[in-house]
Amino acid sequence: MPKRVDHGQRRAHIIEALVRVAAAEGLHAVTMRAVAAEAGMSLNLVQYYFDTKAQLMHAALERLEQQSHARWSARLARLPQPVTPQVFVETFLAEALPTDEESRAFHLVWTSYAVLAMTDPELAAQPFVEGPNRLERQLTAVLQQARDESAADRSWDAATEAAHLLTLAHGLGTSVLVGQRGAEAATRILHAHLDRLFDPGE
Amino acid sequence: MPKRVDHGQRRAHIIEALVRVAAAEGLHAVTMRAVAAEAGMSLNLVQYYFDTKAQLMHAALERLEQQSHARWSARLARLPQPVTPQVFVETFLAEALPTDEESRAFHLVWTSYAVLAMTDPELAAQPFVEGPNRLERQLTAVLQQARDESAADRSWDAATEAAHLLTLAHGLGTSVLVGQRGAEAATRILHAHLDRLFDPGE
DNA sequence: ATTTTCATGGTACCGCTGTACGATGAAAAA
DNA sequence: TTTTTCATCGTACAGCGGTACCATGAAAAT
Repeated sequence: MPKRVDHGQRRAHIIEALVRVAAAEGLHAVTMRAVAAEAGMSLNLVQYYFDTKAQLMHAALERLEQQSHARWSARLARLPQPVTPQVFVETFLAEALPTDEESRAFHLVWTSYAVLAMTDPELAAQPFVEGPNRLERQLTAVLQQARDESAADRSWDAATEAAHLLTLAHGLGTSVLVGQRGAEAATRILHAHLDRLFDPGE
Repeated sequence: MPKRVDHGQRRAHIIEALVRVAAAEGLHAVTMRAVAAEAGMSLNLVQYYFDTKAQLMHAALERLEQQSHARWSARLARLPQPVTPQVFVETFLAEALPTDEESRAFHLVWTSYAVLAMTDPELAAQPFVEGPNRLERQLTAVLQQARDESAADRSWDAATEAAHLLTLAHGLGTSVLVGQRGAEAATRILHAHLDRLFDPGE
């Protein structure tokens, strides 16, 4: 056969190899040859499916974004219905912390890309602005809903609080990745704040 | 003259060049030659003052840490005395945000190093654990003091809150570096939370 | 039965990067 | 005055990384 192969699948395979390499040795260790070796194929094939390294890097970034959406959707679907705003927010933020190994790899590589994007305008700053902004809007909506549904007097602003929570989660995630604290400690800090938000009067 | 030159000064000059390069083009663009060019000297001299690139990188990291301490000390000294805990905390965290250009450069390079340290055990994870931990202890102490001094009933835990504030500041800093929001927006979010901490009953 | 297409393999080239080696002038030490 | 030390220079070498080029078998298409 000219082995009419599924290109999408091949590309996915390669990108997964890239992520493994990046998660284990850092994004700087991502070389065409290293990815090829990790993917168990020849250097040529990587070139064949992604003409240039820049294309590979971009494709990997896009795929990471899609995957994070997929992860979140799946997790949301697994929640017992109906989903209260509080549970929604807690799940939302739990997903933003590197708890299991897969999540750790994702966040590490994502953060590496983010740092790259800080100086490389070529590497679309788009995912790192548009993406978080979308998340922030989603979270704002749910927080607003939680506020309205509750009789309790909540003195916070939904938009400000959404930004606060997301950046807090990201900061905590970084501290976990860098080994400053465990995922459990990060979760505790996050929940201490969430409890304060949702149960104001103690 | 064998121009008995001040080695410390030369090394500082080189490291400053490194930071400029890293801040402008990313840490991956930091090459011996690039640093030499930025420092206005020959490749040989960089090698002369730092035998190996690894040594240069380590030295730069150490210097960044010292500089951040120095910046903080200077800023603290400029504050009108006596310094109330609230002002102390606000200043502390303001310093943790990339407001001016110099601060932006510092935080960008520091974050780049942090990402490196996530996978490179050789690059002491020490500064990224020990350093933040020390800051956390300092902040905890001041928060505790603020709690004790105030008659108001504050329902938060000083240690948890210190970790929360520092990671929040770091997360906000990253969002600024990546262009998601301006330094002013980050400051607003931070202060919204600080006000809530220090003026509980609205 | 040819000819073309497709997936794959091997290898070569060029540029960049870290590092090493030797040279040189000038001043301090002898 | 001779010798050694010090800062500085230029250059070279080996390795690696991205990219390009060519080959090949096997199956479609003609």
